Amino acid sequence: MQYDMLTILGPTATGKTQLGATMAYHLNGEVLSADSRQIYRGMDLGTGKDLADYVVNDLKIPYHLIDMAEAGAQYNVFEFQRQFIQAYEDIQSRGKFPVFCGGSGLYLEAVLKGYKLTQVPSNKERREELSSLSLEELSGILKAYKTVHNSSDTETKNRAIRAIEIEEHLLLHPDMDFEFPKINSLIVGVKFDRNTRRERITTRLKQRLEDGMIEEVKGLLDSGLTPEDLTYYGLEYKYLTLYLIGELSREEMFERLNIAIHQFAKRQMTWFRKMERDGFDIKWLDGFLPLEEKVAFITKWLGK
RNA sequence: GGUGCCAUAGCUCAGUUGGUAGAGCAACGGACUGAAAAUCCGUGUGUCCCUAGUUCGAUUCUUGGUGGCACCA
Repeated sequence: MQYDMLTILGPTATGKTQLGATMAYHLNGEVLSADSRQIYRGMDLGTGKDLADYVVNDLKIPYHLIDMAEAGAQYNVFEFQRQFIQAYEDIQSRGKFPVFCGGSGLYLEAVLKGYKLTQVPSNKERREELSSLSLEELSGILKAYKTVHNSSDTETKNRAIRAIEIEEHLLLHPDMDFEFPKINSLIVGVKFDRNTRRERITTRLKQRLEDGMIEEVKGLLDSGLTPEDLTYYGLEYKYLTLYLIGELSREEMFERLNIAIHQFAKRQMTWFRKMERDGFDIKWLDGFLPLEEKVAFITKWLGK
């Protein structure tokens, strides 16, 4: 079987980046990141950017879809998918092999399932009309359209309004649909047993706090980002902000952030299990395997 | 050493006028196509510290332990 791409996924703190970069090294490839937070510039330690991992045997492995937007800017799965295609086609045109690597389930699936997404500009007038309605009324409108259904669109007014905006735009422009290219990817997952996964997360969190993660978040606040902007990013940015503005003690911050990352890793695994139920064949690698053995397995599966 | 209070889920605790128990957090499972590290939904996992009594029946009342806390010496 001939593959167009290698995908490496897994929950946080499993060494995906290092494995992805190493595979790119062996395959004459380049890495496409599938991480919804590494998109933002200046958010490095807190998102685990680990840029040093992209140097393999003194060779700099090119990476894409990292540092694509300012912290605080709006970004979403549509932007991601569009920028993915650009980078993917660029890599192919240069005869390099794409390695798609990350842990954001939605972004992985947008590419692997080929979500049909079209550009929908915001409609200021319509937004103003809709904003006077209650969430219940908005949900009612959404239900009537329901061509694309996302239950989390009915959780807050802003989401519901954006969802209606998209539905109404698609009704007016049904011809704008485009086909996302079908990519035949080998999908490899990296995971550890539950206890190890949790231990690794806790150890890494301690390390990052020592490495200056608090200062990074403080710098973002000082540069003008609001606490609301930052808490919205979740995890490190949320809990460190709460600590820096005095709402949590250092101990509370550590404990609650640690728990939140553990819960996040669990949700990632839930997403990957669902992908498998949906028919994706994920070939799992035990995280404890030495890097060379992981490389050997993947090389064999790729038929190289 | 004396007196008082406490001992119930992984943690913090509520409760049962005696009929073997329930909240929050954690944990676990799930949803999720335009904020996705977000957002949301579901599940109780238990020698009610031990012992001996009273009782048809004790986690609950009584005796004696054990451990913890406080105060007095």
